[in-house]
Amino acid sequence: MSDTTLPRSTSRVIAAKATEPGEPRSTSRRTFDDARKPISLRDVAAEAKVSVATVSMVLNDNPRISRATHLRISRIIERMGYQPNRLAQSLSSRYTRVLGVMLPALRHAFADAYFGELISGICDRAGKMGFKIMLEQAKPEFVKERKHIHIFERRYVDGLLVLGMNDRHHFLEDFADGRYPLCVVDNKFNQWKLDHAVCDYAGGAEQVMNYLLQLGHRHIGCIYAAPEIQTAADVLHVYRKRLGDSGHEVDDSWAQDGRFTDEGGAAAAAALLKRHPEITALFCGNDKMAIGAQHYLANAGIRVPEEVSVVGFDNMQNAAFVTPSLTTVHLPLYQVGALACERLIDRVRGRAERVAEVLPTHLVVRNSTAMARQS
Amino acid sequence: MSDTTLPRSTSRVIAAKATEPGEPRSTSRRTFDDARKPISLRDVAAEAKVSVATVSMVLNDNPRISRATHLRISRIIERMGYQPNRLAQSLSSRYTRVLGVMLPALRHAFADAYFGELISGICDRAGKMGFKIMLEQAKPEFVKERKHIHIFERRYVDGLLVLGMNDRHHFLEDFADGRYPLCVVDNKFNQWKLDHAVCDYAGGAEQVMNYLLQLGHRHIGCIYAAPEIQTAADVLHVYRKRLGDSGHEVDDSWAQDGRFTDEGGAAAAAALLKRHPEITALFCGNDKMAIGAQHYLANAGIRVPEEVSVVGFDNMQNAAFVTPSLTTVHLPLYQVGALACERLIDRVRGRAERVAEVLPTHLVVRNSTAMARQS
DNA sequence: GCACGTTGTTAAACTGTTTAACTAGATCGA
DNA sequence: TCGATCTAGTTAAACAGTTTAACAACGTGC
Repeated sequence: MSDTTLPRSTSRVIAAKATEPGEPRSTSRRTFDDARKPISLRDVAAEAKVSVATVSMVLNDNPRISRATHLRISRIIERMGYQPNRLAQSLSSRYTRVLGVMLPALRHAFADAYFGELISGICDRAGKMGFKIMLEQAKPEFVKERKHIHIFERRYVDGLLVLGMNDRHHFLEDFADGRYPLCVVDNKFNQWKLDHAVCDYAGGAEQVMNYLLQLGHRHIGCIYAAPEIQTAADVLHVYRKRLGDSGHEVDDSWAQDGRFTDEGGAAAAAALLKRHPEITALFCGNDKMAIGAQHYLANAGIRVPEEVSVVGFDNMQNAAFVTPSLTTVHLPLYQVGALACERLIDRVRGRAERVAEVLPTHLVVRNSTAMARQS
Repeated sequence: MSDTTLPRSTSRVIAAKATEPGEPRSTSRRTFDDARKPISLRDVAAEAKVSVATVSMVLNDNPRISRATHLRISRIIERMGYQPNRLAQSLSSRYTRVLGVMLPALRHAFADAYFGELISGICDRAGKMGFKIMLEQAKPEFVKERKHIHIFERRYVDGLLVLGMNDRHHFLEDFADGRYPLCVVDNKFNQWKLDHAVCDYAGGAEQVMNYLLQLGHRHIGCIYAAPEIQTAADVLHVYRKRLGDSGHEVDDSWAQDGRFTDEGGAAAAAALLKRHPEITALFCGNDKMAIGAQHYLANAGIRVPEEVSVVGFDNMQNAAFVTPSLTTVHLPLYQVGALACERLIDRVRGRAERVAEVLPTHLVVRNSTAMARQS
């Protein structure tokens, strides 16, 4: 056309070429040979001979569009196999429909059945609600560079789920103002106002202590770990309280740190039994430590459960398969992950009130526990 | 300059108002009270009194910008705490800098140490190379609705890593044309041309068979699983071949499916020993099945390794901690994950050649193996 | 016959960045 | 001194959608 002769000026005219019937942008872009690049809204609009706004409104079920048009355009969208570009969608709308999942910076954090269960629940629920999951690890430099804020500012995520965090993860404080949606998964923090969904660790510990006391145990050792984690502290607290209530002298020498590992559990069991040979039951803060304790007892020739009962906490897959199979507390980790995810999405969508969900736990009695020995 | 006299057809002029010194868009947006919304490139440009293009070029280290300007603008960016919006970046550029990780649709797939190790390697390497990880599960409906293509078309990801896939995952065929970058992690497919990074399963199996034959074992049972997975088939094939080479009659009754589980391993061990009481060694396709077999043997009163040697495959964390500790093949899963990730990123960045990486494995000798008994 | 409301659609502005094309000014060789 | 080449920027057009003010067409009510 005649624009070679234009004396264009131009500071005022930014002027995209208008979409004219003769050579609309879309057709000029979409020639026979470039079947490669994906179809855009414009292509659909051109095909349907309506404006892009109309197609957009059809996609978003805007009531301003008549049923007839909606149906007609929907069919064209279907036929052309159009998929909206979510970068463009997210750029102009307020949502990315992506949630971050932050794990602690432990080497091989993913190779852990505990986190695995939580993530399973999160992923399934997120998928059902139309959200994607992006993984993050809370490495020291990540937090130091304030990347936990950047993932929001840079529009990577709409919300964040944090797993396996403890009181020393001070970056959580940055979320206390509620500016960026966050939900703590299977833990809680009293010092910061944060949403959380958590298993009822204290309730589980109550059940364990009830059960052991009913079986006649009075000399109960505790293998705990990580008391800086609120839920772990809850378990230890219930152990101490119930033991005190039953008339037993509460004394720190009956509890030993097992660092949440097999080896730590074995070492802690060894230390406790050396200190207090009269122990008839060991209450362990997780199944790994319980299995470690069982190994130590087996090696030391102490029979489980005849001489010493062992109770775990977690109900991990292999808890049922060790010998003797482990009495433990079942934690609904999958459900907690799913619920936390759902509550976070509510928050992203605008819920203002803080939530604190607690899911019930229950004791699973297997073969590692019996009546207290009479000696 | 003299543009009022333009003879231009008006239908061509859509004309946004140009950014004039008097009322630039940016200042009109950024008033005193809305300190809330994040700073944009425009705000930085306005502050520095340059065009947005200049700021963009500074961010991308474009050599067209002088050192002086680069420094000056960098400082302003720093001071204002500007973070580029990556939705806009990705929309405009060709990359999202996000990789998808696809897991099989097993319930609780994440709660598996095998996938965990791979994902650890992937995440660490991706993070170092400036990529984020998005999780996907290969559910039947996901594949049926062609979502594996949609995540590319909708610009969720630049590339895809697939874990734990087998020959029945036909959607992989859609990636054989190389249109969308994909890398198979710790597996390989002969029927489709796909990049992969894999542990040397056959090499590991060779080492196991060498070792067992050297110890004098001739009656070796095999607990395998999932022969539809190429790597698992490789192990079984090496077992058969080496046994045949050693003069032993190769016969399917010496191999039994253990479904990759504890229980399956125990059941398979029981079946094999019932069928062939002369067995002196069991070669298991993974550690879980090996540990299951050990449990069966312990319960049946058969001593390990004095009467029967047991070999695993995987070197999972607890392999060292069971009693007796398990002789197994170490798989560099973390490294395979990391390498696959790196090769995928190469591909995203334009590498055209197909790659097939194989990482060496090695035998870890522990206490579950000994000389063949003489009976 | 005209103001008014409803309905359906469109044009234009907007999201925040990258990049190709352009330009003013300095340098330089012929 | 002129034109070519460099340098260091600017401009405007993408990228692919959403949102909203405006508007046309149509049916009512008075």
